[in-house]
Amino acid sequence: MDVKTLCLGLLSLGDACGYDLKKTFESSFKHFFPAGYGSIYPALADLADAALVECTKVPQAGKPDRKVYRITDRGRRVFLDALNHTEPQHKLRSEFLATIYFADLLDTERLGVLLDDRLQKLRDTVAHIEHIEEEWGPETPAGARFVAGFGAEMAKAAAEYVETNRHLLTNAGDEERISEIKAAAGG
Amino acid sequence: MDVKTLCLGLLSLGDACGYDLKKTFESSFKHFFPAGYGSIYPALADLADAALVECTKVPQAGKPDRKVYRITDRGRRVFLDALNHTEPQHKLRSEFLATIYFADLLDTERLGVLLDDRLQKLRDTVAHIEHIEEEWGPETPAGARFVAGFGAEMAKAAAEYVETNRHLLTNAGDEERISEIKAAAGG
DNA sequence: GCTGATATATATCAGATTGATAATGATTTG
DNA sequence: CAAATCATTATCAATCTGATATATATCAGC
Repeated sequence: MDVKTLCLGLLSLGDACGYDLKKTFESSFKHFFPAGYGSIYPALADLADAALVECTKVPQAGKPDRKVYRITDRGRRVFLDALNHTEPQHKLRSEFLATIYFADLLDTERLGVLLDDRLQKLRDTVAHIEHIEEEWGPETPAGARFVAGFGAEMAKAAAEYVETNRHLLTNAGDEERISEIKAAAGG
Repeated sequence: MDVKTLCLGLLSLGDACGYDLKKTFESSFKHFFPAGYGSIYPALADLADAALVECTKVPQAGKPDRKVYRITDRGRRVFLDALNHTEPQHKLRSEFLATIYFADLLDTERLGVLLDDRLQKLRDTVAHIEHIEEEWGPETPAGARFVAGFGAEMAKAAAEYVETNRHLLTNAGDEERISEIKAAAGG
């Protein structure tokens, strides 16, 4: 499933322009499927070319025209097909963990900043998800609730792990310092 | 931090050819920073062009020549600089969650298969990480242990979430069926 | 002894994505 | 009133993905 297919899926829930889709990505998909204008606008153009969506220009006073997209019957079929016949991937790409992998090359301060920043972002993620959950009515589909809950639980578990295991990273440096101190004392 | 920088980092731990690096990615980085030949080989070529690594061809009987890369002093400096001066990202891209978001468009069987497959992959991830951890000696750096532990804990938390919350997804269908039954009974 | 799978090792390429950048006028904020 | 933010479009270079190609070696099983 690529950005194009996801846009099609979102359009199956209601008409929207690229800017609207971007907002949906930011509010509901950010924590598990980020996408920027650079993928959304070309995706919409491709979908329109393939007649999976129709586009209507809606002029507005002062602002640029809205290009409102509506899914076609064909689009709906293609989306359902994709939903039912593709192996969904699930991948993390963490420069954070890659950096921590080389923790012994970092000084204590930098390491502390990296861990604290990550903890803050994890807390922000939880707050953000809980915020959007509060705005949902009782008709919100189960799938949306499930993925939001998933994101919140994962962020909590990650923060928990970082907090309870960060000492493993700094202790290495401490031991080194301790052995230096010992050597100095013994010499 | 891109694949190029990570390759440089791995080469700071010892000489290797592209094939070796790929194996390291598979064993230690797979769960948080996957990379394929399509990014590794070009990365090595770029690093060599920039004189951050040196390449030596080592002929072998029958097999293709090994192109063994060794990091240069300049490469080591560039890597340390990247490690200390870039904001590390951490992003998930989950087609799985995107699919589940549209759970009400899936039939019960397909939904069950998706969830079971994911649970299996999560268990595989835990097993894989525990397997590589067993092969580590006492000199294994703290960073490597930390990121492995992180991966295992996250996979466990994800599996736990899926198991305890999957009923939220199937119950929606049940309720629908129940109300259909009620309507039929009442009419 | 053959067949098919797997390992060693290289490399490329089309298509997808990222992240930055740009334009333009309205409205809100300090 | 200036500065920032909102609303809306769009493009582009750099990067990454996933598939594919090439050539040889070994090893299990028929």
